[in-house]
Amino acid sequence: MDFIERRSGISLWRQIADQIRIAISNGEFDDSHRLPGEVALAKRFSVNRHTVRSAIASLAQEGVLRVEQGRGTFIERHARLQYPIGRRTRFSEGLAGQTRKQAGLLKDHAVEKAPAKVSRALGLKPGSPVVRLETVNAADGVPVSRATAWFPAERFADFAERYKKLGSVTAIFKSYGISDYLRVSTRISAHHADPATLSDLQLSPGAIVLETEAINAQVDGTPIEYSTSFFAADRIELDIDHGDSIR
Amino acid sequence: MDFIERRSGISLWRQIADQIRIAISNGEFDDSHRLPGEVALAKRFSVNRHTVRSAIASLAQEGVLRVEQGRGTFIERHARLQYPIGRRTRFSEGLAGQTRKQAGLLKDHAVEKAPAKVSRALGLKPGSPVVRLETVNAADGVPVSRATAWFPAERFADFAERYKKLGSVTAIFKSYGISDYLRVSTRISAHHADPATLSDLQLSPGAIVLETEAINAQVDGTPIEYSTSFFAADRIELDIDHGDSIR
DNA sequence: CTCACATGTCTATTTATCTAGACAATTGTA
DNA sequence: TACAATTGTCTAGATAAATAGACATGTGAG
Repeated sequence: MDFIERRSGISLWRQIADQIRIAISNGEFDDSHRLPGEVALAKRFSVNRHTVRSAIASLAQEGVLRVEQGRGTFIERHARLQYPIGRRTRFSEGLAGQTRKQAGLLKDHAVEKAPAKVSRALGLKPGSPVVRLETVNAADGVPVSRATAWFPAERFADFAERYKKLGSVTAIFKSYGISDYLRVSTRISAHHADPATLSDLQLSPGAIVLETEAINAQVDGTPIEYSTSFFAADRIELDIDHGDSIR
Repeated sequence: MDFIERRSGISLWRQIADQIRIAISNGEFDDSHRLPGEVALAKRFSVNRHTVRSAIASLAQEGVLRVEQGRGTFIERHARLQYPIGRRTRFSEGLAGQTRKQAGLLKDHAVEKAPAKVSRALGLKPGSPVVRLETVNAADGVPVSRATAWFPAERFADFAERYKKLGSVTAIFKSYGISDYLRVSTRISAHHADPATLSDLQLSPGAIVLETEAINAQVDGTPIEYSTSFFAADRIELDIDHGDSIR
């Protein structure tokens, strides 16, 4: 018997939906790919059958479950995509082999004075000009992440124009004569998505995002990119590569 | 003006609390350490003043805000702790310098047959005996993470007994003659906490956890530990170290 | 075909959340 | 002291979520 809490600000159907999602990703119903009946679930969570139906309806809407009258409720989508993060993280290669199609959409760009965080990360004087790029990335038509990236404007003035042509950060760096670069640091946190991210990633309120804050640098250590990304936590997980060299 | 969504399964006061929390961690009110008045916030979120009051009450309960009648509402706790993850990740050293006191509590332990996931990660035959350790870790009295760790029972039969005496995984490995070990891989995901984690970490329903799945190995590559940890996402963030060697 | 069991739909009622407004209590300042 | 701005506490009503029960509809097995 699982327990849910009342008056917590999260509706019962939502708590139940969350727990069913967790149970699925724990492989709880794997043998049959079939959920217990509505009556059984209602008993398990100690709620009315209609409340369970609301939870199931929302998971079906998300594409996690598929409901068939007379037959039952079945698990439709199971695993998250894996997004690798290591010293040579490149978005374009990240999801290779896991999806058929991926697309990066440039939502906005501008040249502006660097916010404090950005100038610090890039080792610039406060207020130096930087190029800001806002992108949304999708895999098989489903948006999985939203990113804001900053580059020193002095060196990369027409970054946005080249992005429209080349469509990949790695390719652009190459066009600037930078054949290799490394991930210096990554900071990861998780929280509820803000309204802008909700809409970009087509999520519903209360959805969870993984936020990464990353710095990329040339092999000589000069920082060339600072970025923050938001990943839809129910669609993707991060896979950290600690390298295989023994130093 | 921020927007919140109705009929989403998340009560309005809860959505507002989440957004205030995000705004705080974005440094939005940093100059003054003071939140806008209840009337201003109600206008900003397009809700009734009482709804904002509910949100503030819950954040005050959590210790994020402090309310003073006649004066205003102030930011009490600001930053998350940072938990570093790298090739030499050790829990006991992780929060050094950020907290006054930390404690690891052994909740449960047993010797049992390895689940499929575990035997695969440790490179054992399916069903081999393993030692399982359940711990809850707190910083300054606030629980921040819950971990389940598995070790090959053949080599580390009395791991749990030694834990009670030594209190640190690193020290135990040393007592077995293993002076150094490395993090091989880390997988990170985020989701709502399950009921057991809610209670261990003293969280309320709908709380978010960062889950890490990690493998540690000796320097020769032999896996010696597989563990899954749950971090309270509003209390901690993960800081990935990609190493400083150029390989 | 018949039955058991599954999901779908409807009505009614109770409980929780949100809104609305009035006024009290506290604080800092002119 | 008087005042403006803040949070605290009531009451009442509207809206949304959850419960309860009855019955319809679809599926598969015997």
